[in-house]
Amino acid sequence: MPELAEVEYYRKRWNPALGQKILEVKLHGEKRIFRQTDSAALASALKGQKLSSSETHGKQMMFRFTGDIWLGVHLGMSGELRFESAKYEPAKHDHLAIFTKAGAMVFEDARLFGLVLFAQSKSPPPWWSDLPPRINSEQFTKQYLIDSLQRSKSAPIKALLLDQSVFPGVGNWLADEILWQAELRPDRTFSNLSKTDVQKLWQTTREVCQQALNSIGEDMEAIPKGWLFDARWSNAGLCPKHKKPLTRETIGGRTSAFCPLCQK
DNA sequence: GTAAATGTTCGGGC
DNA sequence: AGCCCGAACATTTA
Repeated sequence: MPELAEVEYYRKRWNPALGQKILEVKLHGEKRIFRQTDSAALASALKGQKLSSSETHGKQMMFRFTGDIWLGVHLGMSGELRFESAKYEPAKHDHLAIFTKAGAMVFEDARLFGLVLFAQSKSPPPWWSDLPPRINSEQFTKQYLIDSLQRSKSAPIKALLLDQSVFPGVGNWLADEILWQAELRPDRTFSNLSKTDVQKLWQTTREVCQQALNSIGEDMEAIPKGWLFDARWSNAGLCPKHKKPLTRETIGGRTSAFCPLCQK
């Protein structure tokens, strides 16, 4: 489900547990989301500790606990976080539930493409420290974008936007939104973009991500007005600008929606 | 019953 | 070497 703004929204759902002591951890340790983690070690290490802070970086979430604990959560395709009552009974797809007096931090993931990461160390683990620059950081300059994409000669820009090592947090709908707002067809290659196109791509990427964080990051329902987003999912697939039908085709391995009239 | 879903990783071809 | 594509992963929903 989630891209950078939704990830930020879900991260905040565990805020009621800030400062709370962990009383119990219930988990489905054999599930795929624990494929890189010793789930039993995680459960025993968490007990008695307190949630101290949390952050997101693209689609990666990181929860800090006392005792030098780093808990990473990636929501994959269908994951979500909830906060439930202290006496909540985890359901079928609630693979991780961390109980405090105030309530339970729950990670639900039906399709199991999500991931739980765990480390106990003074310094940040590689899965948190080795991430590429955030899109809205100062390091994400136009030159950085050019340097990162220059090698790519034949891949469609849609596929490039989905590359998490360059655009952390951009997923299928944000990529379509960026390309629609930048008026660039998803099947263009980076090598044939003009200087103006590159400027537009860079600037629109930053703006769309920032606006998504500002709106959806606070409230999942708050989709900015006039975005492609609504037409992509709910409406009859009409371009919000002139109400003509959008094209849908698989580009970069994913269904892409774009307007053949405004995107060149 | 079939297809598709807001993600990532793997392997093969080039 | 490294780019690019398609398949695989597991489950629900239309």
